Amino acid sequence: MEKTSRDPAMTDVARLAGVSHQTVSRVLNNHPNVREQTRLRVQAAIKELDYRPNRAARALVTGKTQLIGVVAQNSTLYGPASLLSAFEEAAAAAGFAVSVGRVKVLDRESISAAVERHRDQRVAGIVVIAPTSSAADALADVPAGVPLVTVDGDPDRPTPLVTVDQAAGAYEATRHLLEAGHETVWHVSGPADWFDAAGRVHGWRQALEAAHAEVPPVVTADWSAAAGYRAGQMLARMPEVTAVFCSNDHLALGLLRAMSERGRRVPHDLSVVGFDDVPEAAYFIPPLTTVRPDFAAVARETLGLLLQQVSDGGAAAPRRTVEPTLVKRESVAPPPR
Amino acid sequence: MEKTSRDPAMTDVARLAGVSHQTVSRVLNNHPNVREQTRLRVQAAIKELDYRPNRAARALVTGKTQLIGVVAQNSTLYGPASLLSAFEEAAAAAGFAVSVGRVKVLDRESISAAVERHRDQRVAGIVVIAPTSSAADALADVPAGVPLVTVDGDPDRPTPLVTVDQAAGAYEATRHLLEAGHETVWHVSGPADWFDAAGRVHGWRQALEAAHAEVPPVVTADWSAAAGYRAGQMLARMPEVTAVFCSNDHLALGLLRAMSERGRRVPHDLSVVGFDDVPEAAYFIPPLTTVRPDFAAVARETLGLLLQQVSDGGAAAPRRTVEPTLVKRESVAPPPR
DNA sequence: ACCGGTGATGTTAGCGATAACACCTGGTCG
DNA sequence: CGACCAGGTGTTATCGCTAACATCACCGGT
Repeated sequence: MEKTSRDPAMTDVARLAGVSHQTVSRVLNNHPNVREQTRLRVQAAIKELDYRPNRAARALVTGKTQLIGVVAQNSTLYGPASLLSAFEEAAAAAGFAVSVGRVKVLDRESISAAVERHRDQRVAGIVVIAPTSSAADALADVPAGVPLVTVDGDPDRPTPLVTVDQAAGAYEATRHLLEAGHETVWHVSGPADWFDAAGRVHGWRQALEAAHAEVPPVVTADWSAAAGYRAGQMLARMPEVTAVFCSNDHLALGLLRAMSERGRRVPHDLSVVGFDDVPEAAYFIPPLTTVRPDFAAVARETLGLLLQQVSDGGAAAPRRTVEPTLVKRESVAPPPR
Repeated sequence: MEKTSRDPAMTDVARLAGVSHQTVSRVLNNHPNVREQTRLRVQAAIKELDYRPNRAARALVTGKTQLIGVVAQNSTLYGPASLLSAFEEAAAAAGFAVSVGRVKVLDRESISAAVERHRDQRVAGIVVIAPTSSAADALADVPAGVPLVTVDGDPDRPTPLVTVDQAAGAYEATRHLLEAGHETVWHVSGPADWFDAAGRVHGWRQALEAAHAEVPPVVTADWSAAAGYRAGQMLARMPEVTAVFCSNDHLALGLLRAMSERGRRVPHDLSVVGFDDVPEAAYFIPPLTTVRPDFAAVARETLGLLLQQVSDGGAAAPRRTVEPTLVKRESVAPPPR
């Protein structure tokens, strides 16, 4: 009866190759002082046994793991999901595994708990997607010395941070509408406590002010299509509203439906621009002009900043900003005369 | 100068509490034979030092980690993203961390590589979201003895599997359209090599046959709104098409736009049902009737099956099916007379 | 009063890797 | 020609934990 023998260990490889386990270790870690012939023998033995180093043992002695912890909200919002996906890919390419700690609500307590879970696992570094101030507050609980990068966090906080340039995207979206001939542009914003939303409001306002256009009141919503629908029901009633910049594509979707119900044709009667460029935005009715953030770039920058901290041992608090691009489709036209 | 002293270890706690490190270990693992007073002393010391056990050391000696590896496609499709999110939450509740190995394409090679990366990390178990046959094929490369659960995989394969009952959902959707008075129901399917798509085709066909309705040819697409749009452009040309069941909500979105462009009003001229119930489906034009899978339930079942294997050491190949529900909105009406 | 059982604890031996050092061999140099 | 250096290799200690066994005090039964 074949007993399930344990996985081969370094000594097994050493025995087969006729060397000491330390030499096997040297081969594995690409130390220079190994004779070529020995290296080949060891590698052959590794292959023959299908040996794989025990990460736990390595982590124990080195005190480091090859794990990166990510704290993200438990949401299926397109933006966060894309970001996470891109980050996992980038990390895998760099030889790191990613452990995700989802959090139901972005309050300080939940986030701190998630960070602690990651610290328990001795992750090499932590990425926190902290798009609200409550989330950003939680970062104060993270002891110094833990490599940490914040994504979409508070621009005014001195932690290493990577963000999409929300204001620039919003500015461009708004200017695009103004250039189409609209006197001003209304804005349906995401939740006020999200930095993303705040940045977009800021860019929108700047564009209006730069053009000496009137700044209408901000319509504050959340990120959902439902909220966009409600905002749309209101805005549809106001004939002077001819252009709306929505803080994300789902808001825009809800708004489009409200307009459709009330008989206001987009873009003939009213122009709309969104933010995110969700994959189906090109199939809204009409196809949505929107701002596309480069999530892959954000992921790359984040990983870079984190690994830099891991090796340098911390140091300064650099900041990286990724520029989004405007994708023009069919939801923008000159205002009705 | 304060040297950054290393993290406290079990012996530090032991010293502070005046016991041996083994007693600390017993307290940590809830062994019964510890005097209450001792337990309290140890717990106080743990708290005072902010001691946290070293998982690597524990994993080294027990040979087990508290990590679950998930292999999923690098996609931001709503279904997979929701599932993943729900699974992470469930795993965290059970004290497991989740390491996600994203894969760009669902071919055998990529999946096997992702599985190997997880095995390198000595994960306690692996979940593979394997919605295509190429993905399911890769499971053959996973050695027996590795706890493994497949999600959305091949129903005909003898591996532990959790799936949504695609056929039942599709059946219900189709019957709903028939009951509204349509003579038959057309179907825009997802990619043919996806089990989800195949199951939905199956349920759709069953419902038609049970009602002795004509079975029109399947319109095969992928999961994108773009494909739904193309399918819609074709179907809109055929006056006899009065009801369409789309294999997911994004296909339905694209189809709705094509209908809108061609002047076919939904639901007055043509009824549509989708699948997935993405959060914004209620804000399509018109609000979409669709089938909602319970991803949280799938996640729970998956975790349960996996943990059972981890403790039982494998054994049989059970199978769990989760029933979806039909969500009725405004995209279905009786056919035009 | 003696003995075995039981509960509470301590001691020792690994788990599988890396780090530090010791040990050989040769070749080079004074 | 012996000392020294450096490259290649082996030996030993160690990381922080758990498992297994050893120990000790104390209990009740006969």
